[in-house]
Amino acid sequence: MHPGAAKLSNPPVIDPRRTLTLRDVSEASGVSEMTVSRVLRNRGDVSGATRERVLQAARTLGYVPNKIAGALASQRVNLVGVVIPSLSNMVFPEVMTGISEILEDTGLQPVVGVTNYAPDREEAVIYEMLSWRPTGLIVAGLEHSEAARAMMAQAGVPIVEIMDIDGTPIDSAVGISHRRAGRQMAEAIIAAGYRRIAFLGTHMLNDHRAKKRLEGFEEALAKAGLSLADREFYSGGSALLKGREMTEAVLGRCPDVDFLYYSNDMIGAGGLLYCLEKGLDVPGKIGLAGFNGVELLDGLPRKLATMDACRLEIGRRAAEIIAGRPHQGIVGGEVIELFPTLQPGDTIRR
Amino acid sequence: MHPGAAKLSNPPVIDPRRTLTLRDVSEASGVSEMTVSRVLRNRGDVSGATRERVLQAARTLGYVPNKIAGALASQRVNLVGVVIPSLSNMVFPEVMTGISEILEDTGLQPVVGVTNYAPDREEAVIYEMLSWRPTGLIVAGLEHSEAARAMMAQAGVPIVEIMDIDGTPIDSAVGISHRRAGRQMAEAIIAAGYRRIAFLGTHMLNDHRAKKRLEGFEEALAKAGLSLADREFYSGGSALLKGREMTEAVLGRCPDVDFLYYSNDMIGAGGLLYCLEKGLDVPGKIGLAGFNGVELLDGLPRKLATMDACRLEIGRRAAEIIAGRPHQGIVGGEVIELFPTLQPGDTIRR
DNA sequence: CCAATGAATGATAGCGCTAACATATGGCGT
DNA sequence: ACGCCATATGTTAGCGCTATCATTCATTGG
Repeated sequence: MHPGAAKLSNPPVIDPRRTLTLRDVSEASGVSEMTVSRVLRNRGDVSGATRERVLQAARTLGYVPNKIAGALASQRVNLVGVVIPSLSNMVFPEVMTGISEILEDTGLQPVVGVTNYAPDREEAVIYEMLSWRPTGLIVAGLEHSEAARAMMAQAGVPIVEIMDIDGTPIDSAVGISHRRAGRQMAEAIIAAGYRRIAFLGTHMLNDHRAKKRLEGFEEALAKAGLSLADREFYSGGSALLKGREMTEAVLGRCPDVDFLYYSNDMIGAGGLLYCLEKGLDVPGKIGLAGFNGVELLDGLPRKLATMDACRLEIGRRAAEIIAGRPHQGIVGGEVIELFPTLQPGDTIRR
Repeated sequence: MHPGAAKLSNPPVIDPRRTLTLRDVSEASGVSEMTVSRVLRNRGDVSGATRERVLQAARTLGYVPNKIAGALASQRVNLVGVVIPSLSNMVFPEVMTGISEILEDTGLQPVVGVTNYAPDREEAVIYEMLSWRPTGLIVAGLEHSEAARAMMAQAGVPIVEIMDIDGTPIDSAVGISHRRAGRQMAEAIIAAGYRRIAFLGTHMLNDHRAKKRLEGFEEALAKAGLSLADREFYSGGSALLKGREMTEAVLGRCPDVDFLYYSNDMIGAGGLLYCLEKGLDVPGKIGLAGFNGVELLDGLPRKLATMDACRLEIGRRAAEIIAGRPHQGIVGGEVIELFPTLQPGDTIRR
């Protein structure tokens, strides 16, 4: 075939439904693709007249730039991956709020991936995220599969592990010490004079943070010569309802316990409602405490003792690290510890 | 410069931190890039031995494919955009669950964008989503800015508007009729003999679905010769607490109301707790109802009357439309109406 | 008047991958 | 031996943008 001979298999029919490209805008406005690109990105010098003409053309055509091509060409992707275990318990949505808040005026966009507390899901989600070459990655927790750790370490972008700092981060970390949080809560409970203390929480195969809190909690009990009077676990279902059921079970088994420590506020709230209904003397005869500091508690008949997990702040700080990194080059290794405050509420004697 | 002369400005230094490409794997395993590509995508015929060698090389290098380049070349993007107003009220996370469930075994990945009920945010998020050329887009609601509608109509991919069907969809829609839901609830309340009915809900500038429910509700009241005895609105803050406060306000203003209709379960739950604390006779002297059918209600002292919004099913159906579309070509225009069921619970007389 | 300047625009060459086609290789029947 | 086919692998040409450098053209000062 001689040069210039058209390939006939694919005639240049103008498909009206074909998605538009820069070239379409360029032709419609009579300038080069490059100029259109410049206008659409507000980059470089373009005369006011040309700019208007191009914008007008883009608008009438309904052109939406193809970021895939743009990202490939510029080697810049305005995405930040956020990998979290779940969206259904109020804690991560609040972290997301903190992240979005900071990213909003940086041109970066968070992209969420959910792992359901499954390590292999997490690995898959991280792989998927990294394959889009994001500007940075925010991942909940410090525990990951070997492969996941390797991928993140290799990725060449800032990685921020959030929520927890009891462990060794790959790059940066923002969080609280759950072990310490558990310890602190135990100390407060003991100081208030409670002695027969039960724990109620999730099955913690993969909820490392809940596990660490419990460890810290038991550690502090041990130091005071105490140990858990009872423990009860659940998984799935309505947390509020589970809290009730578990509380009933514990109180049935050990009528003499004088404190119930819940691994999260939701089941704690269920337990609180149960105790109040049964007419138990809270916090006189029996005390209760949860963890997280969720907003919901404000509407309860009595304020559950809890510990704020600094979720909003964690999100903010993590986002700041990612947004700030380009300026500072590859520094890495930042670890930010936040300190949750104990909110005694009305369910611990004072 | 004669052909073949090397450009000296960018010498081929091997940067160890440079992110890997197919070529690296190809060189490490001694086959062409194409073969590596085939192995990594499980596409085409590759001998077992080669496959192993390639996988081995990829694994040791820690290679993560670049989907940006892949997507540009193949014109296929395994992403489904999901645009929702908020993550913080339990309803959208459940929709997400339904979506993920279906997409899980299709190789498609949901990507979430949050609009905070702001139309201009929504427009921006939709633009951003479409610029990644996703396989499809799921958007909450039928009300969008003119520009947003135009973009979606132009996009050339399946668009599914969810939650609501009272209006004209751009392409497909999956949801319930909120107007009808409001009407039905009003009818049930009237049938139970309540007459002095108050409404408590969000400020609904941009919550079109809540507004439609209220419209349907008032419509049915009017048909029975009734009208709202009182109304109270809120925005922001802890919904449970707001529910309490609003209930107190309404009962203070109109002590003789005999029914409280809440625009969502969370404030309804707050109201219920308030009424129970005050020792009001529920549902004898005063009835209550919410909307959504959230799981939380199961743990309350009494079951709040509500209406399930079919959130899980909406997510599933929407995802199915997107996942199924490639097979059916461009058919479009599917509208799936789901029918919420009234759950009278313990807060409506029977 | 002309070189030097700067603003505005254009031409060219990829980014890292995959579709589509081209080519090698080996087994088989005849 | 030959051709034929299937299987396995390689080559080529983009995908739609942007970085980079080149070019054009009006201005300016000497």
